[in-house]
Amino acid sequence: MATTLDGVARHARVSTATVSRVLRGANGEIPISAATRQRVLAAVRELDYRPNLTARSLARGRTHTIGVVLPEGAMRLRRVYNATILAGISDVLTARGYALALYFSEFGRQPQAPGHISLLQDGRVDGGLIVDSFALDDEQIAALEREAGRFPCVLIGHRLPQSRLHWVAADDRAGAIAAVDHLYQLGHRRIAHLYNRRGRPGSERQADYQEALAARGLEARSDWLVASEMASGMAALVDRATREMGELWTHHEPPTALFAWNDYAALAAIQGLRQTGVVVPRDVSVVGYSDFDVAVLGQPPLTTVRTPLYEQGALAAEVLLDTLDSGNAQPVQRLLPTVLVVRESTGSAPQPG
Amino acid sequence: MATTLDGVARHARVSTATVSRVLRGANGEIPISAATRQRVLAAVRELDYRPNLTARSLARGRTHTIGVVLPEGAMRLRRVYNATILAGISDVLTARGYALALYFSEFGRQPQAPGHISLLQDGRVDGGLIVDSFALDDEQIAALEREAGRFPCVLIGHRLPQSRLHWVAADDRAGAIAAVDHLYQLGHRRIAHLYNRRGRPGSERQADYQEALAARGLEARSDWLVASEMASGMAALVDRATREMGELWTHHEPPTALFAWNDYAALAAIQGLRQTGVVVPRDVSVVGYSDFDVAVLGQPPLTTVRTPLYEQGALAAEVLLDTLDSGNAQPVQRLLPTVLVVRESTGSAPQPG
DNA sequence: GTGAAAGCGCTAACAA
DNA sequence: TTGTTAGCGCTTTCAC
Repeated sequence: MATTLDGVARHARVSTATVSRVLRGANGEIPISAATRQRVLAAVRELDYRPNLTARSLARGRTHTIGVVLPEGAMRLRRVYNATILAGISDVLTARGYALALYFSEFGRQPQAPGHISLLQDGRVDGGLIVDSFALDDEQIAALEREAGRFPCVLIGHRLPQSRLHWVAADDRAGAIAAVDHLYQLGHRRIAHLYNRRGRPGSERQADYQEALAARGLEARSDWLVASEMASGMAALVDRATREMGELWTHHEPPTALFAWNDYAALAAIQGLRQTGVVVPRDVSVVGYSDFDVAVLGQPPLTTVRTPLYEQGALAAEVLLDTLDSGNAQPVQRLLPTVLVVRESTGSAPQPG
Repeated sequence: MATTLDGVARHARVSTATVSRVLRGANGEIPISAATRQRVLAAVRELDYRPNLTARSLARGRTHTIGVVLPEGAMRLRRVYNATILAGISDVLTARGYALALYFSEFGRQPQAPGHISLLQDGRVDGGLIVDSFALDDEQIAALEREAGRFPCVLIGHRLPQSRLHWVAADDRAGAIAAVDHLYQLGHRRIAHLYNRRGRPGSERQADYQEALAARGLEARSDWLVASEMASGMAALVDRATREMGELWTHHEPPTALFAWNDYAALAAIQGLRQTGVVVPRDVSVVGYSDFDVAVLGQPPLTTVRTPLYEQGALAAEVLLDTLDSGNAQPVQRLLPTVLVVRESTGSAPQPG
């Protein structure tokens, strides 16, 4: 149907090999006579020839395509978190001439197929970028390490220092410390935490929060630990927050500050607090996490910790492509800095009494 | 390196053809003796064989991959609009066993390559889903129509009744009418509009707004038409809205209601109005568009028009795969219903005087 | 039921 | 500088 190499060769009265050479050596690398080149190029134009990339991939043994594994369930794409990482990835891939194939971790759920890995080993991609690295179990990690030479991949957002795999992540520990310190300096000593019930990112954040409290010698009371999740939608998040905040603040010794695992949770909490009659930041300070677009839309605009999501995606892609180009197997493991963004949802701790 | 069909064949002492048959006819379609099947399956398991999908694509002439074209610039992925459509697409593709390749409209910007089309004609995908159909010029549309038999694609979000291409879109005209009617019934007669300066979706919405006003016999004053765009980020959006709203409401004859082209613009406007001392919905009612997650986080929660974004993506994917399976070329053009969601940002028009 | 062989469209030695 | 020839790994007639 479509024009093939052979068609062009025939038309230009040369061999397919020559056409192939002309097409590759646009930069004068390969020795081709000017006349032939003209003839071939003319044929290409006339026939509107486009190389079949599938065939090329097979012949070259390189697909020039990168597989990106996102968390189970496509709706997760709606989370700014994933979308922003993906944006970083795709900008780099595009700039370096790679195509992007999207996978979801549930995809390969056949009995014998260990999820992520089978996805990435169907010969359709040269390497993998795993945004959903929290979902990897030990066996899968081991498999990825084993295959690292043949099939490089980079984990995103998940600190895995004990592994030999590439990974890039945000320095969330520093982020949590910055948030807690900020509150501390405003005089807050009783700091509650909204954690993500689902998914390890939330619980890692929780560990970071506890470490940050400990660093300041503050108490981490379990009744100041409140579950929160976005899985059932924003309206549910707000409802739940309203209930939780009501409970927390009728508690005999309520906190004076709240550190949330992400901006949405923080904004929902603020909605909830308002219902309870608590005013932010007069009565309680709230710090979010991520500095999503919505932070600035909050009432009041949200103090939060900006995390390098786009940058994580971009760097991971760079690392992967570099590995692919150089064959270098030295694991690259990078922690990217976070930054505290102070807006209006935090203020001095209310005087006790 | 990796096990190939040949390896399995050798191991099972059969021909590659037989292995191929066993692998395809899992459902007992193809006549294979039970013994052979067992032997082959065992070999597959032992060698941990995974078919090379690139080779399969080449041999079969079908890649089982769909290309999705998103608006130029990967950061657009962060817009819930695009992400939600993409979620709908990928759920369907996944469910039906198709892979997804992501393209951005800027990708193929070589001199001779007409953007969208060349992207989709590199033999790597079986069909195209074009989210960024507004970017298509007439020539590209003509080309897509010409190729429709060989290379089917579906446009998303863009009404194109005069074309023979498949498309699915939201019934935004009805949405605009619903929004305006809602305001009208609350007594509003002076309704301003925040439109998207960039991109045709915004200007289509603007046309819809004007039609909706006309349907009610209301005046569409040009000084009630305010530009707004998200391109430069949320903070800029809010700043700009603050300025614009200030101006609009010191105007000698300010509107009593505002219909925004999307929820973010609406929320930013509410922020701006607050700065100006205007209270929503007491002094002015605001209607957003899309019913994004943030709508419910607004202060007050936003009245808005819910649009079927996920559904558009899902339906477009269904239509495409059906076309691919059936070879049917009847153009499918579907308008999906929108629904008004009344929350707390709208109320009765203030008494004049 | 099963195998031999041609071929999908392109690339890359190796010759010439 | 160019052509010939073998593949890349899988599928699919066509014989047996």
